[in-house]
Amino acid sequence: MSKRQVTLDEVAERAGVSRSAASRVINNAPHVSRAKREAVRQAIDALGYVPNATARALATQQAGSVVLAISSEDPALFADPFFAEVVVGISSVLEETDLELVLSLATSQRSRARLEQLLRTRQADGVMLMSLREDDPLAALAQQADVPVVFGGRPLGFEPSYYVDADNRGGARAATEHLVAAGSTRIATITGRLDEGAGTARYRGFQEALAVAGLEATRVAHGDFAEDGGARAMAELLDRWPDLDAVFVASDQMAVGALRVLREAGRAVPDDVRVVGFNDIASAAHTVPPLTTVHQPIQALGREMARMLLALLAGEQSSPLILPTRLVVRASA
Amino acid sequence: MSKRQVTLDEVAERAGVSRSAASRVINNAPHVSRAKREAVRQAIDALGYVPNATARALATQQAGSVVLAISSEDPALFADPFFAEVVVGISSVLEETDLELVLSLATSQRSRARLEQLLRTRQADGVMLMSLREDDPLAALAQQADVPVVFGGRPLGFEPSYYVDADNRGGARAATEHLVAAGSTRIATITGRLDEGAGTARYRGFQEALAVAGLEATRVAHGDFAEDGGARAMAELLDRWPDLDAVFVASDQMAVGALRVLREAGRAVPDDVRVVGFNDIASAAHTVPPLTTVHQPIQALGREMARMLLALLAGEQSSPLILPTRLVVRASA
DNA sequence: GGGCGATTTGGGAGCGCTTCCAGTCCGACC
DNA sequence: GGTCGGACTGGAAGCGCTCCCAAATCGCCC
Repeated sequence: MSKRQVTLDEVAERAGVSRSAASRVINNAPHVSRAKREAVRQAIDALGYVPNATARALATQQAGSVVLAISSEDPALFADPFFAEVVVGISSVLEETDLELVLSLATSQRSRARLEQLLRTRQADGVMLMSLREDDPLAALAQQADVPVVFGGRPLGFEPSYYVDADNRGGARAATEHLVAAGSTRIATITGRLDEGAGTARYRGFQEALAVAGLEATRVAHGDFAEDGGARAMAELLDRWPDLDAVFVASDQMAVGALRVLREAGRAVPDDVRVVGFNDIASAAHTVPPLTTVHQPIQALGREMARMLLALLAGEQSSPLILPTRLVVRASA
Repeated sequence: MSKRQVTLDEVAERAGVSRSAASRVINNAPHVSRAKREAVRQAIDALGYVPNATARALATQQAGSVVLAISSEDPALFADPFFAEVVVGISSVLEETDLELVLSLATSQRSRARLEQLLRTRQADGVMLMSLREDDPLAALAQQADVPVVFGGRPLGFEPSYYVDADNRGGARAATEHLVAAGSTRIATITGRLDEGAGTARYRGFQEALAVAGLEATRVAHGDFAEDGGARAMAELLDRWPDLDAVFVASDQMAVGALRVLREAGRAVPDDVRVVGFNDIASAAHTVPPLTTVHQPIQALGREMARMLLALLAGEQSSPLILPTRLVVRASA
């Protein structure tokens, strides 16, 4: 390892020009004669020169990186395939730029502190913030941050200037309307975490649809988006409202759990109980029966977050974006 | 945004000391009197000073970051929950340090080029490299890289100095032995991608176990680790060797697909056909029937990669690490 | 051939921090 | 009271790059 790195000065010297000139050709700026430009080019690949990103960052006051922060006490949250998809989306647009993606799970006290500093001191050029819980102190910091911040999903409690979200409420409404249209009248729901925007939005959509249909929205159990929580909630539902004939579940993971409990309870799906999920995860097509669910464009969410941030970095204005969701009808309802 | 950032000079001035002294207290180095140390501390939080990471990086020649690179033409590969788990593991140990995690999906030509530069020019302090395909040119670069590189999973074709891997071969052998012990004699396998280390290792383990048992390892179909591929391969298997009585599937995702095809074909699991998967993904416990599978400690894999890299950065020696896998017996075999 | 505007050129001052080094200061010891 | 070693101290030289600016050069037209 570790022969010293080639510097711009060496390139300049070899090419017989000044460092300024060499710098200009690297950033292909104007005011360099054809001849010198060529000389520098040759020197560059003769020497195998690669500009030092750190030095450049210091000189230009631009970090050359953006951070994706998932705010959560529970690191395992990230294990949800949802985030992986988002990352893929983000990465696909960042790859077209010279920006690096730094990932912060913001789990420990220490890493949260680092994130806060970062928000205040422009150690990164921009920040994408996801899955903020209600009352997360990061929210306030983000608002008056020194760097552009775009939110993924609308946080609870306030409306950030820049965010991209999926139409959770609309999707939930469509799902519930589907249940109503199919003839169900005793419709229950398993909610997600209600201290998150997506959880409440889906719950709200459910309520709206029932209100419009003139039905009661009293059959409610609360889950946490995860499979086991869904199973627990379904058991609770069955226990308290044995007459239910349909259930809107706020995530496919929970729906999988719910399906299992229903099967064990001897309720046929969709004949006795219709089930609709949310997310359209890969395995939704292969549950028994295949799960009717609300599809949301997760990669697109990531892509649009990244694009929005890029626009902000370029000094352009930008406004919140709500991505459409879409009901995918399969056998479960 | 954008009141200028507080610099060390301002801190020093306010504390009435030299910049050198201020620097020393920040890095809590020796040779600064109790009094001055205190003065600087006060100035720091009066001013809200945060050191500029870029400047520090330039001065110390240390980037303060490590990169996790997933080498792949297909960005969607990362959507496999496997990587999310690895990231969680890595992140958990990095959080205890001052290192940032930068993520490179290394998909486009452009980002691969950036990664290559990085390997040559120490723009990051270390690199973790995963899922290298056979003949990936990155491999060679990584070997003579200017920064420490630890591999996640053993790449095909050569043995890197530093890697951590799961005992894929041993796990596959155990799984297959389990099938043999249960009395199956016409045992098939669905392999993963054979241009990856994990794929071949699992295939090898399968072959070994059958050889030891004196059985033929001829019933083979090739998959790609993904669910649909598993389904296709199972169909092929059933078509060519209708007499098979067990199948070792190199990933749970594929096993889910295989289970579906078996059900559709009217084969009872485990009565007609025993099935064992690999990975122990979350949903493995909830398939019908619940899937017997090989558990591998994915988060631990990430953790150990990060630890190994940290050790290397600290100048310590380190040697390859193989994490144990473990058969989890459920109903499918 | 002289003059003028437009380009090109390279010197140099930073960006904010670390770290070497020479000098200062202090208490202790003889 | 003088010496000496050791702990402080701050000046200054970088780390590698960008970019402003004054100076030099060029081409062109009359």
